[in-house]
Amino acid sequence: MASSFSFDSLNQAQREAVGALDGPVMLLAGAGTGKTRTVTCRIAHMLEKRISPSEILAVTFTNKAASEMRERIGGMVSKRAADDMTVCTFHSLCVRILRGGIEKLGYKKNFSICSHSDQTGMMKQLLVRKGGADVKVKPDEVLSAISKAKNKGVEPQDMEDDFFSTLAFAYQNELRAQNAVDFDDLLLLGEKILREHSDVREMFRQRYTRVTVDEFQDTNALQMQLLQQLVGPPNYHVCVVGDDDQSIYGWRGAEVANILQFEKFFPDPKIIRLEENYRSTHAVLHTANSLIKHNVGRREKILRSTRKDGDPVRIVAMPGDDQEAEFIAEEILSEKGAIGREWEDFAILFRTNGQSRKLELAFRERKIPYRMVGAQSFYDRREVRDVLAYAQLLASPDADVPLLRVLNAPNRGIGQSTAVLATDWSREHHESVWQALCDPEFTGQLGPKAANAVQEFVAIIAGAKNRIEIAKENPADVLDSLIKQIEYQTWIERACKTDAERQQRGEGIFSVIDSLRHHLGKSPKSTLQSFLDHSALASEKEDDLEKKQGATLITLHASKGLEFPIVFLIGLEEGFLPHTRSIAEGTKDEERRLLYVGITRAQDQLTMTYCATRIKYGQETGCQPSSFIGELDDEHLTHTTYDDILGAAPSTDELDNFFGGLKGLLGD
DNA sequence: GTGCAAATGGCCGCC
DNA sequence: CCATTTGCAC
Repeated sequence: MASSFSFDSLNQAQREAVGALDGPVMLLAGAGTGKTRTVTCRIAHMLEKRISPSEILAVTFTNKAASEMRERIGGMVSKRAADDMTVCTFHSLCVRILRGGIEKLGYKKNFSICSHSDQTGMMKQLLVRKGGADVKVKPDEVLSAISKAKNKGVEPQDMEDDFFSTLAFAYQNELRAQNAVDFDDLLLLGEKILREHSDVREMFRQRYTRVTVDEFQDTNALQMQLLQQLVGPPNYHVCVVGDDDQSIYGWRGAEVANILQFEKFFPDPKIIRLEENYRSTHAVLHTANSLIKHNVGRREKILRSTRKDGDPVRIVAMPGDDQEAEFIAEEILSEKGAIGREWEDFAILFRTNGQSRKLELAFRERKIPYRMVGAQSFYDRREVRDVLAYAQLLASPDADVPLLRVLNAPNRGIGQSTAVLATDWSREHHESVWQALCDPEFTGQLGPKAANAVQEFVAIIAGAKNRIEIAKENPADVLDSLIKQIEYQTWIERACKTDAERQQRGEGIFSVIDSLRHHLGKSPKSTLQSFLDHSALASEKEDDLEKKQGATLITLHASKGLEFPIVFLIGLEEGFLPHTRSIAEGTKDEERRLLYVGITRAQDQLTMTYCATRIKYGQETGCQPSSFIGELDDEHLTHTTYDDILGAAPSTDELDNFFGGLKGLLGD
């Protein structure tokens, strides 16, 4: 097997990692230490040692990371070998496992996967049904509690809060009734099937003799259990790669303990640290190191820069968020002119999505092109969810959530009261809502107008379904003509305010149908069902993101794994970073790591800003600088203000008070 | 059952 | 400040 890596191009620690193919290995890879390169070389090395590509499993955190890793490997070994490997997320791995044998756990083979919006829709209904009209808990709050419980192996009846317990129980029943699973069930059931059925387990253990897990700091307890089922005696050829200092998904159940106590799960591992950083200047790294050392209970790593000092890291005080946005926009304009940078060299990082608005305005005013990464996910867009819901109905009309979603979209005279009647009927008769709509006994009790509308709806869906299942027409064509037949686009466009919005909706509709067609064309094994699986697990349409040009606006969370020559990190204020809620929840350490992730994104220049005031709910509110600022070592730091840099001199009382406060903060 | 205006309440992060 | 929900006329 020809591969194009050589040990000479790697440093000592990387060489060690690439060479250590056997037994449990934990690779502690600090930010910018050539992690991806090391992992791909290690896999290329496996092929060189005549390990078959089909035995290799690499698990990543996102689908995007999976396709990137496959691409990187493909560039190093043959494309063919890269295609023969399994590179996927834990969730899609579980889908594979479950599509193979979920009947063993009492589900029907054609189970559907609830997307986040499906879950929310279901929980909203349950809240009304179980708690009445004026419950104050939010669906997401309950869902997150249920998710945490599932991850810890807590059964619904054992949950602490009685109301949540009732809801969890009802939620699980609802899923079962619809033959559906949520994201957590994928892991839960995947692990269960491996644990309880030794034949399945052995099959997978023989299939995958070499397992690599990337972004290991983001794995949760359930994923660890799954990994333990997957990697068993006698070999334990598992390699986990991660950085506990970059663990920022605790709120989603990620267990830093998986890294901190790795030895507990896989005995006697080889632990290798990558600490040589090729990305950032010494100034940036020194600042990052000085921050992260304030966290306790970490696997200590000191990142060493291979680069010169570079420019000092700047901390700039701003009077308000308007000035913050303008300052950054102006800096980008002048920097780009002065040192010949591309727009893509700049990134602005923030804690919450809401902080990007002011920046967008300032950028648009100055005609600075920008791309927003991960803000509104493609699959969160209304028209996309609607069209996907129709696609779900074509696969299985018994799925209640998508059915109720599009029952009256576009309006066809089936309003809320009819929907409630249908739902009640379905529950009484232990049938799906679809079956209720098909039942003449049910439609008989409706008014003639509603009954008519329901029958028409049933006929349209059933007709389209037949075209796929009996006439064997291409599902993409059927979906396309279904959407045209019901004049969905006309309906959605009617509610649009601007032409741009109209166009975006149209593109969204087209895009779903087009990617379905593309998906079906990929291989004979691709079906409508596998398309829906993929859509439920994907969060972003895979292609278009990289193609967008311009400066990058991105949340700190989404920035992990990326790097930019010039980084602006905004809103370093108490309440934002650390976020108020994290202080209440006692997870300030994670906020510190979040800032650490942000700082280590910068290659050449880093500027951090904070504001004295900020507009909140349309009201101006005062802010305090983040307590993290005081933790940074001053050696490569400069503190300036908006006025210093712009050469202006106005100074209000408010500002004086503000800086007085800052001095006190830095003093201790 | 639909469409509008007024009222409400919400800003963490996302596979 | 904004998006979504609610209350009301038709």
